[in-house]
Amino acid sequence: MGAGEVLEGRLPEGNPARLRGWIHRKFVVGGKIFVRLRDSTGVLQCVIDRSRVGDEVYGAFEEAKRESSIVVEGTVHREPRAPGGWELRVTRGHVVWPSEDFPIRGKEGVEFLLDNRHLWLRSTRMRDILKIKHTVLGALREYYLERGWWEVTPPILTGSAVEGGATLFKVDYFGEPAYLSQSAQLYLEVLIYSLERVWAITPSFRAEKSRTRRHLSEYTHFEVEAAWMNMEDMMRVVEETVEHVVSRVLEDRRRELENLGRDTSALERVKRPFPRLTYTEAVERLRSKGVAMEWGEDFGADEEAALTRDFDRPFFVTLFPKQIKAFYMKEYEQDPRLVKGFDLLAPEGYGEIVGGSEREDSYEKLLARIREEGLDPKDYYWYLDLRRYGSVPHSGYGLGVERLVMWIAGLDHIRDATPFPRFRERLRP
RNA sequence: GCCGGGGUAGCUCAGCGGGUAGAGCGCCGGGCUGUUAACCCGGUGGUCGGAGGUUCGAGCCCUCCCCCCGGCGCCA
Repeated sequence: MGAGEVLEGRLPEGNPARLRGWIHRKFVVGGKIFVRLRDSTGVLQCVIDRSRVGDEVYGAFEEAKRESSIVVEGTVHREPRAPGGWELRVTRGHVVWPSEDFPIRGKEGVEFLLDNRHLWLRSTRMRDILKIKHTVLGALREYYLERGWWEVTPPILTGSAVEGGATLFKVDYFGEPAYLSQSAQLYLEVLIYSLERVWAITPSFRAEKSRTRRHLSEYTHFEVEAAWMNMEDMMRVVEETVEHVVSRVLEDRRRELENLGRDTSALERVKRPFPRLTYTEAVERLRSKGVAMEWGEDFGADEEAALTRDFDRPFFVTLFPKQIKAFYMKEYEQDPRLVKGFDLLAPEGYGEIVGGSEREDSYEKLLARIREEGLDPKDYYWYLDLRRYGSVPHSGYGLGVERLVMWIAGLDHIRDATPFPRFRERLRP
């Protein structure tokens, strides 16, 4: 039995109930104590009347401060004066453990709340976001599970850089340098030779000293890789995945979205097919809007924001210039200046949430690209081997779970999309 | 790393032509027969981010450093 169930009216008027939780708020007026009990399901008002519970119980609750853990028993009643229209009239109860003065009341600043993250996670706001993330993760798994893909477990500790670009966290591995993974992709490419279609959910790490509302040093990476799929095939997978996740959240977490003030009509519009434009078209579109940009440059924040304003649902940008993308992306057959990569950008200014590509499956071309990037082929011997022993056309993508949650929940900063955010100067709690 | 803003009571902030600090909330005490981030009365509370310097005198001016916030680059 939870507070939320009572508020949903699942118990008839007068029904007995026993609730366990924490004191969210408390008001003492006249001979009554109004305790707002919070548990994982909601916040319910409990009325403690001295004449019903006796002096001892009344005294205990009169003393109890916010966030004390409590057990109360009583009967549920419809009550227009109570928030949510229901309350518990307490007949018995006790304080399990008292709380000291709780430092958070609701007007604190960002730094204070981050220092007290372990306590702030009790807030209804963080609880709602945690539930949405749970549903997002569940929906991602659900989509692939139902279609016969395989979940795998790539390593987090790695012996060499994966993409070569982003900054890696270095750790000591029995006296040898090692790095925290920034992507499981290359390992997933190995595993498709065994399972053909795989996915993994792992933490990824980036040591960049980023200072934006869209970056974390540690984030949850959802990555997919499949043999026999080209770029278009993989884009369809992405499209279906995102549509499925959004509709699942709308179905199961509508109350949480509303609590957070999310405009759900923006999410209702997330239906296939998602618009597609090539990198070259995107550059032209930006120029026609007066944004100065050279063909061959990557999109900056301004460019990306300008693009997302044109769409009311997520959209793809495809076929990028080779020089701005990673070495493993497959060269475009019709124009060797381009690679078969794609990004999925979320609307409403949220920007990139997915990056994917068809992978280079030719041994010679991959080796040449590794050398062009100044990487050492020896570090990639096992990755290159995949192209020597029955190479296969294949594609994959990576999705930032926190970015997806941020957009779906309508958050203004990615730090709230994860319970214990890690970024520059923030390692505790 | 760069650009901009900021660090004053437990929290959110005000203070300024340099004259050694204020409010609200919290907390403590009292009051209130149903409260809704209650209300009323009284009380408590500060090495003004750190170190130097200018000055008769510095929260306020100068120098260096530390920390936080927003943005850029990078990306998921």
